[in-house]
Amino acid sequence: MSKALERREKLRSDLILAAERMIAERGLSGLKTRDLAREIGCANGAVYNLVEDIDELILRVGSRTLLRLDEALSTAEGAGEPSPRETLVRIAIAYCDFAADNLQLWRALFEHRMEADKVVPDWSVADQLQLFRHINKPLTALLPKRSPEQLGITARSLFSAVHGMVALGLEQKLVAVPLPALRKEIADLVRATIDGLIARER
Amino acid sequence: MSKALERREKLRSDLILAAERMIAERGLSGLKTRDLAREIGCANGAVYNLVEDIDELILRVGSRTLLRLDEALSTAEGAGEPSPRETLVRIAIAYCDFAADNLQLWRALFEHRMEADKVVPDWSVADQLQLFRHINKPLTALLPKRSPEQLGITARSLFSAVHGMVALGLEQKLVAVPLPALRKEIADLVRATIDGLIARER
DNA sequence: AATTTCTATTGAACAATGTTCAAGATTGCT
DNA sequence: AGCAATCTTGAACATTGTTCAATAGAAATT
Repeated sequence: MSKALERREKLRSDLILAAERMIAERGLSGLKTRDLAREIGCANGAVYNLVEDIDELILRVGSRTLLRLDEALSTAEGAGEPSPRETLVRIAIAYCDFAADNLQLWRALFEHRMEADKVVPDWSVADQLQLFRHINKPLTALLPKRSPEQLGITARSLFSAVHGMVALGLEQKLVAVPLPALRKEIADLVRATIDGLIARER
Repeated sequence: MSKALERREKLRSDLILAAERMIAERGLSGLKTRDLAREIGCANGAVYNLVEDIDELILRVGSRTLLRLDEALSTAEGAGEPSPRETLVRIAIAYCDFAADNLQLWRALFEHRMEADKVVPDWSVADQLQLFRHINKPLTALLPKRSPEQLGITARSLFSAVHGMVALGLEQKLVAVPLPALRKEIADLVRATIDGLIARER
């Protein structure tokens, strides 16, 4: 590989890391091209040699965040004895903890919205779909009568419900909920929901 | 009241309505001060005589949206015979329908985030808290043993869960879920969750 | 009615920011 | 070394929210 391309790749990698740090520290709206350029040591216009536009940069950072989230959920999945119900609870709690520990980066995943005419690239969509497999496995064990299609839908619903609790719970805008209380609420609601789903199955 | 103040109030009202229309048509990011000024027939700088800044304008529009949402939930609450469980389902579906029918305005409620140093004014917070009373009443009937504090927490959790399903369901980013399917998912999950909560109560 | 004083409105100017592009610097090849 | 291709630069542009000195208009006073 040529010297120029090596440098380019190095800069590109630096750029993504700098953007990640910047979002983590100052939020998605704190991401500025000039600051990025200064931080990685190049002209502000050079950012557009490394990346199509800011949207792509945000998606690249999001990809890294999703990867770390995936690891966190995998860890939660594996730990302890394998009651599928409690596994789901652990996954939900792990999601909550990850969001709390990576608040700004996690928010950036959902705050960012493409302009209407642009499409989210395939590699980014693929990243997102990966997550559901964590929920699918235990859910299949709990609801064996359901078809894969039904299970996919239920998995998405359950994820969305937990996501909503985490999103509004960490908002701190209305009433400040202490994190331990939020974790307990989530665990309770996941258990109740699963129990209800199973009871309905019979 | 003086002629000048009358005109001012009229303009102020026009401004809020124009902003509402603009957000509904082009999203929160499509709200531009110059376009607003042109639409209500005044200089761009005059917007700042009518409103502190754009944040306040967005919150004013949000206040109107919350009011209409409140009405929609009230309607859902009142209809039909009063099984508390089905009332909660109807409220959740009504929330979903309102969000779908007022997509951009509803999104604006949650997309908008204040800068760290500014505080949300009291009148805006009050608007938001009103909503929970719709959920509290039926939930109290279903879970009579719980304390008001516990009920408040559970109400918030249930609302958050439904909100998450609506938010991700209307995102259309991953998999496009048709609206009738989403409504069914929400109804199922609310019923399951309530059943689970009641079973746990015994 | 005329003049003065106070207030409201204006729109030009500013600062911040994403993005582009012609000119200059660097690299890779023979 | 010389030349062509490529990359990098940073000045310039377009868009925005916001401010403010100047102006127009309303209210008060004589």
